[in-house]
Amino acid sequence: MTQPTAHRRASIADVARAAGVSVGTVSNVLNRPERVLPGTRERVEAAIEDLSFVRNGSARQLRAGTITTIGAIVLDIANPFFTDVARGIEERLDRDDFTLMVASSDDDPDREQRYLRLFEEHGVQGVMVVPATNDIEHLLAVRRRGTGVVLLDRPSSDPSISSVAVDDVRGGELAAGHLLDEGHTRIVFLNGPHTIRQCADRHEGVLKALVAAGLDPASALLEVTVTSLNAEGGEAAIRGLLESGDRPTAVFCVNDLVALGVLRTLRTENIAVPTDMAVVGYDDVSFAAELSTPLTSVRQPTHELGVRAADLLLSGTDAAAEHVMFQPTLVVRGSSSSSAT
Amino acid sequence: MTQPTAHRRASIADVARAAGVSVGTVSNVLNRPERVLPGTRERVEAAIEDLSFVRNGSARQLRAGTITTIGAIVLDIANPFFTDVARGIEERLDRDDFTLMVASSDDDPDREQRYLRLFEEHGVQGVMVVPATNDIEHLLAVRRRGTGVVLLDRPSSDPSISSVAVDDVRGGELAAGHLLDEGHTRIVFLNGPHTIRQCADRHEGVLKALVAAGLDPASALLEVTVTSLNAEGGEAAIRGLLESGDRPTAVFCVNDLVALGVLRTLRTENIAVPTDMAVVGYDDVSFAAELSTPLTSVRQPTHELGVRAADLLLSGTDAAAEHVMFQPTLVVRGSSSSSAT
DNA sequence: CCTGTGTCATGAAACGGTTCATAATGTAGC
DNA sequence: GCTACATTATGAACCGTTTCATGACACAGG
Repeated sequence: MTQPTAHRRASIADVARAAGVSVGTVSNVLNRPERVLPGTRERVEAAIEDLSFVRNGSARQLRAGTITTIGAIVLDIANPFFTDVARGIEERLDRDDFTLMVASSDDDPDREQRYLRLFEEHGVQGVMVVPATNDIEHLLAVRRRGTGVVLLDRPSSDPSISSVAVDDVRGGELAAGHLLDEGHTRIVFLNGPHTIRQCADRHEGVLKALVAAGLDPASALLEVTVTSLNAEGGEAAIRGLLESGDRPTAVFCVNDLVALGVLRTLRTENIAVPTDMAVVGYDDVSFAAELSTPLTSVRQPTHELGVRAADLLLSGTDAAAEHVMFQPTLVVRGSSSSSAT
Repeated sequence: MTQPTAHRRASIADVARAAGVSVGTVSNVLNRPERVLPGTRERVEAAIEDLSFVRNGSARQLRAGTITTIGAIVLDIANPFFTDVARGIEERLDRDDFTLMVASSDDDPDREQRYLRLFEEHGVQGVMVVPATNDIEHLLAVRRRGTGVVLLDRPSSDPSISSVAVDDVRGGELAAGHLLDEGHTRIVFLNGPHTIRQCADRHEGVLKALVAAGLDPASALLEVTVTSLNAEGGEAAIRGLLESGDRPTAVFCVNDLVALGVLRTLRTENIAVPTDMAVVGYDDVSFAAELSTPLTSVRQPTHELGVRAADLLLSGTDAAAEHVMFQPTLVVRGSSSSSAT
């Protein structure tokens, strides 16, 4: 039976000793069993079982160099948008027997750095990052050192780094354009910090739509920065707005979680949607259509986004980087238009 | 400036050579800078910068042994329940400067094994697992070999493994009891496979409620196994049911995503909720209250669950394992009771 | 009998860090 | 001037694998 040594994990040398063979042979059993005589192999396997030996991944990797893992760093692991993307990544990686580790930066550049370093130090084949800041110098450095990097949900400004993104300027334009079409002349945009590129881009799209409609952004747009990009953030922001007495007729939210917080608040405050206030979200998460007031939202091809990103990382030789840009679409529902389904 | 060697990553020896010091000194700069004379330190730091040196985590770990990372394996990374738990874990780990890596087993025991092994081989301090099967022998083995293990969302049957769970029997009982109270005499339970402990437990709870009400489970309960525990699974299951002509008056879904799929389908099929069919979910995810028919659901303290799990893992010396069991609560909303808010 | 060939097993080098006993140097006290 | 002691730097040993040149052995062919 197993004797729980409890002290030091069994090493390959222990196994070799127990089986009466050399370490090289044990290694061969582990990695190229066909090169070992069945009898010997069985003896070694018995010893492995007996000592409940587990390979030391660090040593293995130190010597062998490579590893079939890739890391992903997203802004918020609790946001369905990112987890849907992650599922796409997983699906693609599975085909090549790669494994995925996900970490969440929580919009914090320091945390992003920490995880990035962790992944790099542990020699992952590549990382996919949704950068928390506009500055991607640190990612370029990682790339230069030989680790694959793909920017997720964010166009790359650098030719050496691949990216898979959705046109956020267009997305912002679609959302704002729709609200303007619905007759609104002033829009409140609950946005995240512009250090997050997606936020900056969507803002730019909103401006474009306003200008196209002949409106002056200075008066027709109020951008409010939410503290955190989730339902709580949305709730806090809209509450602040209502308390200030500035009740807009149209609110565009940087994502559906924020929109969820807004809808929740408006309901408790008895403000009718869309008649008193129109709401548009972003991401078209799975539940958007099923909300009490079905949420108009900008849809992004999440799954496809993940698949393509993984594609780029896996096939990504040292060839030129690729930049994939998907187009978002607007899904109009009851939260912004009384004539919608 | 940096010269992109592009070939081999710089090692500590390269840095030492460039700075004209020994490898030991470089290591000291990295780990105990206060022991190095400022002048020397600066020289080394310059060399590090210049060669864009990154520590080799494998080598470091091989020698130093320990690492401040813990791994989590959940059933489905796209399920808000698990990501909310993950956030709780992260929050707690952050306090001790630990990092979290998340992987998703997708209910597949093989994938669970693969990730478990990966984590163990790389020497994480501990793993938190939501097991995909009833058999936790492999987890016991991991524990025996010295890696911390905490069962997530699942009571432990073994004294050597800590667990943090919510009483799923009670949860099932609450849900079914409520439907019976509402006057239903037959319940359809869209459940996952019983190999997942939570599913088996919730089923047991449903049985308990039926028996307590003096009903015969054989006729009063129809358990349908959904193919996947998400909205698509729920949609497929309820569609199958409707097509078979067996239209129940009450449906209990094993989680809110499944319930979302059910609600979505019922809406397109013009079946009124709760009058024609009552629906109860599980998890009380963030959007449950905001659905077109607000979803009655069994609430679990997700965040707290994660925090406690991380607590156990971090404080978890070799002392006896702890078993934390939270109690779920039922949140009644419009999807199951016309008198609800 | 000798050579050639093929199959298995061996053992030491190498991977890139950390650690620790030791050396080198400087400073203080007497 | 000598000892005692603190401060810094050194370099070799070590962590647990993989890899590869080498050896041992068996067998076939001439």
